[in-house]
Amino acid sequence: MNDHSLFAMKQNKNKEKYFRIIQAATRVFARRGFYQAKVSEIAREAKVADGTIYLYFENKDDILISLFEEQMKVVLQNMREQVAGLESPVQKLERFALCHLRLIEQNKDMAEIIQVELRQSSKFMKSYKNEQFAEYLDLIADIVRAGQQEGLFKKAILPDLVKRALFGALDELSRYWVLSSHRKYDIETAAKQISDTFLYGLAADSGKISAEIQGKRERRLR
Amino acid sequence: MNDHSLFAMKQNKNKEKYFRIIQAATRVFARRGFYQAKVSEIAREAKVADGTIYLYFENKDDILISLFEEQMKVVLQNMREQVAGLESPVQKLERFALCHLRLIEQNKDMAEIIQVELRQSSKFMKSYKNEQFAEYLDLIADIVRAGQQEGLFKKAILPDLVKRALFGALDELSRYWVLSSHRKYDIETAAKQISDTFLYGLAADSGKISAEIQGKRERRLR
Amino acid sequence: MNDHSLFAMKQNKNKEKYFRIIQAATRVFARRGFYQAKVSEIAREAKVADGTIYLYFENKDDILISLFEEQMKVVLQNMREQVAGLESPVQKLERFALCHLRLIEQNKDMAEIIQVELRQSSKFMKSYKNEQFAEYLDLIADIVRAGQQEGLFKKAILPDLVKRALFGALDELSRYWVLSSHRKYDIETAAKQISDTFLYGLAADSGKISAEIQGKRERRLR
Amino acid sequence: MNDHSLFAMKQNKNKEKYFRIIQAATRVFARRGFYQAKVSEIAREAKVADGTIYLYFENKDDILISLFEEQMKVVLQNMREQVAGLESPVQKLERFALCHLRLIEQNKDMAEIIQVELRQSSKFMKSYKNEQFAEYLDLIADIVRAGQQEGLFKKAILPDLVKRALFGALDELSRYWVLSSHRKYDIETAAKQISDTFLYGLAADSGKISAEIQGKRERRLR
DNA sequence: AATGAATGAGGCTTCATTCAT
DNA sequence: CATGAATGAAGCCTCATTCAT
Repeated sequence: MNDHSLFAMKQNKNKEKYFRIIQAATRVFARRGFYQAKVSEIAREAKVADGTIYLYFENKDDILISLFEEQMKVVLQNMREQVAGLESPVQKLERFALCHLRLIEQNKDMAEIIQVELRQSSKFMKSYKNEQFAEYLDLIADIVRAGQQEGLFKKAILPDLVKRALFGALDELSRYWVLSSHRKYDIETAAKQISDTFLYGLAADSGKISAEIQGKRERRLR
Repeated sequence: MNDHSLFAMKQNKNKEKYFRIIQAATRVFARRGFYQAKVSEIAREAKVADGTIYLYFENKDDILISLFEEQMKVVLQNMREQVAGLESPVQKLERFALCHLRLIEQNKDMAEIIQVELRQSSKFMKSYKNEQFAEYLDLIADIVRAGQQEGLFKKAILPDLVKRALFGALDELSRYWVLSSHRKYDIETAAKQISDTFLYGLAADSGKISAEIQGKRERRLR
Repeated sequence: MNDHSLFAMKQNKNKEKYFRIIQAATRVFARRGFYQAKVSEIAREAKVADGTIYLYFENKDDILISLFEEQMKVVLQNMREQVAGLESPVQKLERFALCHLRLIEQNKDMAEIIQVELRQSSKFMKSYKNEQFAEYLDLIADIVRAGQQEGLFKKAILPDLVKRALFGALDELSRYWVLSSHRKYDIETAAKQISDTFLYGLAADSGKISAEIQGKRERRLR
Repeated sequence: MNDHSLFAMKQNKNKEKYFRIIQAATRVFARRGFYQAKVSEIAREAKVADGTIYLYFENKDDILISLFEEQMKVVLQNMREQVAGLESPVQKLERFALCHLRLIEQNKDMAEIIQVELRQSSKFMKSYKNEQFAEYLDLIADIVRAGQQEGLFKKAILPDLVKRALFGALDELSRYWVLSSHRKYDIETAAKQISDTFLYGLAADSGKISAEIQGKRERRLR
């Protein structure tokens, strides 16, 4: 075994512990909130000693930041792949809404942190710019721009405004789910209603959009 | 001066101090966030002694809760009045969007708290149910229902879903403004784009909605 | 009404309020203990304003000291009268034991304070010497000395030691009663056993003491 | 060094620190009284950080309770051994009185706490039952019962009453010593007078008791 | 690298005391 | 004299972080 592989092994071992702490922190932050969460509780949940946390993270803030980065990396990558395979901006936007809500559903802890602590964090960590999140939002803006270029969406609509509006709409909806731990309507219905509302809302020509939306269904059924 | 007026004066004085603390807390919570805010800082900002806070509030949590209640009371009342004078659900929804964003603009500290701490609060104050906020959201749901009954909005759309989606869209937008303290587009544009998007999105018949939207403009110009 | 009578009236009014506070403090100190008792609670119980307390007492410590002084004054006076009418030291000692326990019984709050706070007080109020209490103890020492002079009690016994021993015996017994709020034996039995034990214990000649003890009974029956 | 000895060493270290805090608390509580004592002062006296206290004790109350438990454990054990070696109840009672006073003498801080704070404690720690102390008192009751069975003490005397009376007598005496920090008579004299008083007081036949008391002296001189 | 006992700064809260009315 | 709202000093306790092992 050469030095490199030794290093690699150590890295693996480290990475494994690093992620174990991230996972634990996700659960604890979701359960208690950032300020109520104790480092020692994260340590216990990760089955490491308190001090070990500080071999992998600068401080408590750094755990939260790293957690965002790591989780958003996966989320972003996943959403990119989901959207990449589709042609029409209409389908892409529909897919985005559905995937986002599903993601929240499957990853409630992370969702809760994004919704609750992400906001806190931008206050207490003034220096921290959540670039992953910005890129996530820009996925929407890119879809809108593409739709505008194809003449599907109104030119006058500001993509940077829509990206926040759509994200906000989805986020508020899921916030309600996450915190109330029950819901009146299922994910597919919610995603459909939200994306339809935005699609018709953005539509340059509602008939064309309607056809696109229907078209997708038909293609899917075929 | 009779007993009653003496009592009234004292009450006024008390109320005045109570609101001075609320105001101070609003600024401090907005500046630091709930957990970073120190009670002594609120006291200093309100120009009272630390102990005085506890003559008006149970504890730090209670300051936050009272702050919500008081501010939401005003916000809710104001929005009800704004919306009450209008006939068409279309106009109401437009007004709601515009007023909400203006409110945020004029009351950044409160907005920041609603957006950041309101979410925290539902975690750390498990028992606290923000009824005022629920009523605020229901203003939107009521508008949507009215629109559906008039045949303006699609019957299939769920008002309880839309209320969250619209609020979320507006909130996320203003969050960006509040936190970044600058913006690319003005309030009127943002409100118009959001409300138009939702109105066309909800429209049973886009032509009729279009007419309503135009109609309002015309009435306003007259 | 001349100045003097006005003064007298004021003094009366004052005295009345002064004692009302003393009474209230007795109840509150007994209920909570000195440190747990709040001045505002005493004020409430005395139906005066918090600030009024400080028109009659220097500070919280002073309330406790005054309370001792006033209550001990009564207790001391009462016990002096009880003992004065009796001839034999034997009877006097018996009477002392019985009266002390009855006093405790009828005045549980005061008893609790004497037993619990009196001890505290000698610590935190280093300067305070409880002279009334010393005189109370000396009632016993005087009885013992008289008994020694009459040849009833052993000359070798130290009166200053016995006074503490007897008081301690009675006090510990009543402490148990006061704190446990129930007892296995009645006051008369307890007083009799304690005084008998001490009388026989002090006796120069147990026969003579026995006769004295019996004698008293007979005189009483006559 | 194997795991076990490492563990043992750590335990020793911990135990050592635990007792260092107990010792420090004993001094500080004796000096200031429970309520005047500051946790930080105990920490300083124990040469640990403030927070360290809370690794070994729940809170300030728990320090006092633990202190009682630990010290009474030793006192009780010691007194049991002292009394166990003796045959006659007379000697046992004499020994109890002497040992108790010597114990107080050698352990003034602890004595002060028992006398002052033990009483407080039964108020502020309603739930806490000082079982060790009850057992300590029962040592006396057991001696009295034994004496009654041997026909030395009057059958009519209630052991549960005597145990409190004797303890009270000794305690009040030593309280005076502890608080006044000087005394008119030495421990042996005091112990002798108290125990003699109680022994003659309890005696079924004063001659027999007298012989017992003398007998012990003679045996001791032999 | 891992541990977890120890640290100690700092905040929320209480409450005796004051003083303007 | 009486009031009671206001004061602000002070202490218990928490918990992020360190460091000797």
